[in-house]
Amino acid sequence: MKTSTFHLMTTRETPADAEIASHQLMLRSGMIRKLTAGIYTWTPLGWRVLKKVERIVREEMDRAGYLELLMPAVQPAELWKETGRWDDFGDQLLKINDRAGREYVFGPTHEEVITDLARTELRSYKQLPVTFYQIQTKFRDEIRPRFGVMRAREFLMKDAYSFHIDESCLDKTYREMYDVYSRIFTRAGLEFRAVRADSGAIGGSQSHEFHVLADSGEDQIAFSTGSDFAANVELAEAVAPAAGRPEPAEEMKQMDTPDATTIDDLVRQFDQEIEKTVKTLVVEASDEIDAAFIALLVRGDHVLNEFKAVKLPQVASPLRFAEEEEIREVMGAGPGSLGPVNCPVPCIVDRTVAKMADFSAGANIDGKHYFGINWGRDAEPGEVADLRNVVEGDASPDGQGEIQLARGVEVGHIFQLGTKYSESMNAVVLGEDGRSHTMPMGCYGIGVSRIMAAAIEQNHDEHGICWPEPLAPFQLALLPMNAKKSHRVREAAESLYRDLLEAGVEVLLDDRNIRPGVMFNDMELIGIPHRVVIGERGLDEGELEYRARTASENQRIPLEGAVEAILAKLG
RNA sequence: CGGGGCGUGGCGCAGUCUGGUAGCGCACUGCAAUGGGGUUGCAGGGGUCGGAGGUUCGAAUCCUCUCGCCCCGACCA
Repeated sequence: MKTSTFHLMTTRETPADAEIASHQLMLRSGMIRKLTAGIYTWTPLGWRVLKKVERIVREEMDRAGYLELLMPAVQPAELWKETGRWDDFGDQLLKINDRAGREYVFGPTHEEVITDLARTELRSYKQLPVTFYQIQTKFRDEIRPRFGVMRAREFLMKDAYSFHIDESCLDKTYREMYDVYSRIFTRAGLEFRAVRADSGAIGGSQSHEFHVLADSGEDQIAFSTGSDFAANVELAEAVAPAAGRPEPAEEMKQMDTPDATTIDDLVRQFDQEIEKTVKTLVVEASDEIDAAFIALLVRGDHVLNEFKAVKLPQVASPLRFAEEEEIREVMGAGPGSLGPVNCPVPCIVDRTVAKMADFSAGANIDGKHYFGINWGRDAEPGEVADLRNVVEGDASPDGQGEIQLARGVEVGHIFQLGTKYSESMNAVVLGEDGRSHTMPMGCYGIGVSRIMAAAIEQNHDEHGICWPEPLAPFQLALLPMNAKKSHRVREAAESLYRDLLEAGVEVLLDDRNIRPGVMFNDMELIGIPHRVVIGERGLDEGELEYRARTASENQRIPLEGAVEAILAKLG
């Protein structure tokens, strides 16, 4: 390809509404153009990259024996009413009407369509297991599309669905898919973690999210330095400190703390270590216990995990924090002066709190705190539970290594659906036993367009994108210096260009009549991994200059046998 | 959905408070010089100011309505 005939449209200025690196660079390099909120055109340059991602996904899916098909983007409402998702899916579901007023949805996902196909096509256990997949445009009417194609409304997704005779058959495909996904992201050159996700309401189901590690990620994940443990922060278990509770060293004393209503105040005004403070949160209790409210205690620097709290049988669902008046009524003091000593409502303490000694907390008297509190002697811990978010440095729940936190971009999700859809849509096959079996299903998604954004988040510098080789729009940029004036350069470039094409290299020859600096900047912006410069100077020496996108130094390669030398660089 | 902000050539912005008939940078076109990291000079083309209505002799500017876009927000003892 030559730049003179390839529509290359880079801009120097960053569009005002692009917040994160990938969005800015995709716009500046001219890979996408926004049509309207959350909806983008893929330009020839961007489309080349997207196709690379697509190809990796497709090759690995095919290799695993999964079957590609293509389902309609527009689907009849009846199917969605059948599973109840016409109402349940929420406002993200784009509903449309045809000329006769019939209702349709633009598919945000395809469980209904594939299950409809399966119930008519699949009759016997002998046809199972089977996995279908497609790579297709989806539409989800996001509340707040942002970050370009990272959270777009229209996006390209690979979705796969598997059908099984029983759970163990599903489990086998699920595990296999886990490996396929790992291969896909590895091949794409991405640093990622497979994260155990919430199994949700569907009992016994398994679910993993695949996250590309990037600071701009919308999800925070916790992973171990010593094992492959990884989980969403909301779900990661916070284990108790290994060490036992220290013996009391201080007497408990009541202190006047009129101006301390937050942990921060307490730490600052009384020179307390934050690790020696406890905060008390009052939430509504469930019917399980004989009290209207219940107190949850976490260490001053820890954060209550609401997912964990609401799972406790004593806590009302949904979680509701007590209002200030309610707190005064039951506790006898306002928020900011609460603690476990003489606590009038039941307490549940976090595992870490249970192992604390000589700590401070509110006295349940306005303007007063107790310092030097010890469990057993001054207050009863009551029930101990995991109440908090994990923090860096916590022991990994599997006992191997420490917890580290990172932000991630969710690029894949695999899920054991069970019979949720097959049951409501009556997708059954005859088993070996001659009876009908409702097919357990799995579903597996990959955000194809999102991978592209995630890859840029992970691979860029101040000059632009540094594509992982397998995703780059071109492998090599061929840059002739001052070709307009120098026919030697022009001819050498043309001839090398033809030879490289012949050798199967995806090469972009910059034959625009522009300054070298512009060429360099453009090629770096769009992130071509390798570049070769041809100039009068080099030709005099019988040499070309080579440089990798991420390198800072040029290398010389002899003109003689240049194609072979370049091929060796491309790896 | 709630709060805030913004819509002026393709992009980034100024002009709006204090109405007088639209400007800058980048990009684009032509010519010339330059020719190894976004070079320079000269000459050009392109917008009626998101839309509708109103006030006024006169509206990008004031008023009303409307559409679109962007940002923030669901850990508080």
